[in-house]
Amino acid sequence: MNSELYCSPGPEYEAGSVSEVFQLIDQVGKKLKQLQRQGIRGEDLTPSQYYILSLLWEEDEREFHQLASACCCARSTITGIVDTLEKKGLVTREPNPHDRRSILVKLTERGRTLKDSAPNLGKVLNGCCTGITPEDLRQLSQLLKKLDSDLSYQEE
Amino acid sequence: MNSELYCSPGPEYEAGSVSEVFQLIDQVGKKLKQLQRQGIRGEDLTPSQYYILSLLWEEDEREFHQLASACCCARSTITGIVDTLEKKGLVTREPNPHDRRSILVKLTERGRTLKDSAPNLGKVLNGCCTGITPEDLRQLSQLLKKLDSDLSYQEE
DNA sequence: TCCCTATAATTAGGATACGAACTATTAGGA
DNA sequence: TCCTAATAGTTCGTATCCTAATTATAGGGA
Repeated sequence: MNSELYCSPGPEYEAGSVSEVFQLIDQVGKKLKQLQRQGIRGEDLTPSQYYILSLLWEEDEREFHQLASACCCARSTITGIVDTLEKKGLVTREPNPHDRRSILVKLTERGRTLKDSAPNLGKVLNGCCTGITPEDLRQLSQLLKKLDSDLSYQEE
Repeated sequence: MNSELYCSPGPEYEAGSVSEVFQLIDQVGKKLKQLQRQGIRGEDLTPSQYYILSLLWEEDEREFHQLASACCCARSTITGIVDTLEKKGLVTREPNPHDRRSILVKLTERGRTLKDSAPNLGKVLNGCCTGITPEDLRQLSQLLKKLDSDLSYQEE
């Protein structure tokens, strides 16, 4: 990898501790995001921008708080990303007829057709992980969901 | 949770795909970082700063590229974090006697003693995850390491 | 020795990412 | 109805985070 990112084992976390898992999650997350970056290199898109677009490709005209929730980030973060996408002419802001506080993010024609020319990041990522079995991935997914729901418990 | 961060299910990724796992990793990672933030609230420290400090508490006088590697981020990122820690009087930059290109990051007295007063983030995180079993965490850790080594394969 | 390459840290510039404060609008209760 | 609280999005300030380019030093080969 010709990038700046090299990872080495972190500190001596207790095996099976949440800290150890978090450390791994952080590390693996950064590596996967890096692969995404390489996968869309030359597209003038970042992983976050791509992710917002892919949400809109799936279902257009979403509210900001929907996007924020799907991205699991603050609404102010979405404001910035949508600003950029709007400057690039890929989305527009439309008033929400049902709620005057709300604004809908809508794909432009260019944003819509981009779906066909943009690389399929899902396939790119899958192609990068050949050493891990589908069964492992299913287990991983299951365990992560369990941890996630455990964490959602804290959110009140 | 009184924060801005709310998460909802993302797009329709194929079950057991790398994309689905990445989406979960991203989401869980953000939630865990959020818990860290809350755990050190009032300490005038961010998770990243805390992480660098904890590396130094474990072994003092590290080179930048060591820290970058342990954090799995670019060296330029470490420059910024160390800048902040230096402004706060917690670390200093020392020349490396063995390599004049290199600089050692060293704890100040205040940085060293902070270890005793700072909250133990490991315990905080563990205390937040009561619904998941140690066995689950061990499995999770194992699978993440597997995925990680799979990704390291790409890095040449 | 000289040169070429690799490495260490920094800088600059741009894109996330957060919390807090703010405006506008909506919803719910007295 | 009126008032208060909640919600939607924005703005501001700060901290991460990356890439690319830069400076300085180290190392290896002709």
